[in-house]
Amino acid sequence: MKKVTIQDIAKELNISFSTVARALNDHPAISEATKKLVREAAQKLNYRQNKLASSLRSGHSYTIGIMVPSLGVSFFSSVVHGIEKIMNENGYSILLYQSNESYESEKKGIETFLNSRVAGIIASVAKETTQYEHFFEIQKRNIPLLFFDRVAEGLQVPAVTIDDYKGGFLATEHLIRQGYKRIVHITAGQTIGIFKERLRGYVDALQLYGLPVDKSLILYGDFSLDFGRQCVQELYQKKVAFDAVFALEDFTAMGVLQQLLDYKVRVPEEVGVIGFANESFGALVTPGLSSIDQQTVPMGEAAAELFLKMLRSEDLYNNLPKHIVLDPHLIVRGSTERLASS
Amino acid sequence: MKKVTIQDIAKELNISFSTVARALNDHPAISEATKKLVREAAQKLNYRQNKLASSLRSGHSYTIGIMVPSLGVSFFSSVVHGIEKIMNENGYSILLYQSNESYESEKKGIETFLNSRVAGIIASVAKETTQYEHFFEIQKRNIPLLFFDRVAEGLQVPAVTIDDYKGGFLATEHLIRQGYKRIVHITAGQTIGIFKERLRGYVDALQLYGLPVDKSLILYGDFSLDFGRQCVQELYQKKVAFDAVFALEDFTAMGVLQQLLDYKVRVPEEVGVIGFANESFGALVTPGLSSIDQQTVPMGEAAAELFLKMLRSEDLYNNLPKHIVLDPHLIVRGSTERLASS
DNA sequence: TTGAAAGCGCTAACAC
DNA sequence: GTGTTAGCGCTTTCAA
Repeated sequence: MKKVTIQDIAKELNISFSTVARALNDHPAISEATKKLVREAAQKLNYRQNKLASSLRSGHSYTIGIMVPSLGVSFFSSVVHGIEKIMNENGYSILLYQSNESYESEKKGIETFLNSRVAGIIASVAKETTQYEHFFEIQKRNIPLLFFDRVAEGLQVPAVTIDDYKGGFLATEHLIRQGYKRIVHITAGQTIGIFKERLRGYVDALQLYGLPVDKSLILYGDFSLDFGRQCVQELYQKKVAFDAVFALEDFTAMGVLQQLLDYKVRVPEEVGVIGFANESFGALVTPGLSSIDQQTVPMGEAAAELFLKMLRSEDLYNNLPKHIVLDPHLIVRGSTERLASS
Repeated sequence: MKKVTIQDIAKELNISFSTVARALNDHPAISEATKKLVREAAQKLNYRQNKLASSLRSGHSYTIGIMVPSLGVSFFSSVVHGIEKIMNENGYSILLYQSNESYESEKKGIETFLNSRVAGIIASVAKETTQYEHFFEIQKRNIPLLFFDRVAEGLQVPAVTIDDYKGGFLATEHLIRQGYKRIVHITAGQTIGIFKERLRGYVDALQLYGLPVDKSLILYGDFSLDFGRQCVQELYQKKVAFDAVFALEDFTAMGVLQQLLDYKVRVPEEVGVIGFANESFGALVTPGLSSIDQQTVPMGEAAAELFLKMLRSEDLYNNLPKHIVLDPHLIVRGSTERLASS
């Protein structure tokens, strides 16, 4: 199939190709008659506009880059699902890139976005990333940049997150109200801001309720099912007394839960367990895993809406970056429910 | 920040811009000395190649379009995860589009892909779609097209799917070998081909092992957790005797499992339950839910690998379309394991 | 080993 | 209303 261009349509109709271009773009100065003719000819010849050419010439690509750690994580695929939907409805295409938590990969992806002349970039930062020049360069080029969930600290960039502090607070408060007193918190290395915030919420809740903050109950490390199991094993080895665990995210919490059950510890009677993220499995396991819901769909929508505003705003620089903070929701299930009401 | 082009680099070094272009593309005819100079100048000026221009000129976009029903479904996001990874490693960018199961939306997305001059398209067809001209047009333009999981019937297009017949057979055979005799199969209305195949596998396994095919044990309807519960309720109401359930997918199986446990039926001792899809929660629930793994990661990888071959092949037309059928894997967990070995 | 020049398909300023 | 013209930033002959 020969490539059809506006020149071919022009030849067909014996008019100039710029008239064709204008007709196809519904330019007001073109008569309805010619527009109709052009559209029919385009249809007949099976013409498709070349976005590469029009973007190159006009400087508008109507494409945005989305960078996430991994689509294999339901939280991210769910947010991308929401973003794609709204951006599409507004005429934008999505270039997708997964960092797989790697800094190098993230850098490469941002570079590809820049080379592709995207109209803007929405990103959630990789676990490994501690330097942010690649994000800074986006700003230098005056390209709209928006973070969701995982934010690069120190950069003045609009973002949509949930209130992780509040989430940490809610989870801990719930455990306290259920009568748990020695509450372990599993958290990751402190490079990722959201985990720091959850920790801060944990500490503040303890203090507000007059419980001591015991450093031996705060476990730093990683997050994964295995790490959760490992933490419980260590606590038992070191004979640390505890009666509840608040894990930074659900898979880790699930590991904790499994290891406790393996040790024949009764959950929630002896030990309570709560996670973070409200992954779908939490409702299906036994006992149900209490968690903090991260509002993935509202987050995707809020991110897309805010981003559209950024794309439309003339002076990105002068508009101070907005930070939308969504409220996390406490989800109580069997793993922490040992009192009739919380 | 002013846009930097190869012209700027050329001016900086007092050489022609075509030499710069060649140097940046590592053209063999350029001396190492100039290459080095050019690369340094590019770095210094913060040059970024304009992919729009190079793609327009060269006719190669190194971008592929991926069309899926929804990233909100873990099966699809998981496959996209795999495809993106491999295509990225091979230097391709991903344009992503969700049909949200709508025919119109799918058509629009394919059009966008065509306008963006993608090098190829990987798609899984929307539930609503029954006409396939938009896919046919991709082929007319000699652009590589590949389906995964959901195939447009009647088109000669390479595809990657799993063997759903075999999956149904494996699940049923496993139950039989575990000594279950009256095996219920829950299936959906027979419009979707994959469910028909699973049913066929179920029937054939029964017959091969000399068990009767009892119509009262085949339940037609829908798929969801609630539907699974409903099925069990009905079976009890109608006093249908059964000792195992093979559900068309995991959420339905989970509903069955929950309802059985609510009825104080012992699983797997009294009744065995197996699902299909191997959703992540299956390993986390108690008892673990046996299932048929759909090989999402291999499917993504196989799709990407086959697609790369298509992209490289000179004569798409003459190479007969391949159909890769992946083997489903039986995953045995607590919900069906009542004998020491299967 | 490098330079000159054409042109990918389109948009948009400037004519008339 | 429509045509003419000049590029957008690159790749790729053809020459030297």
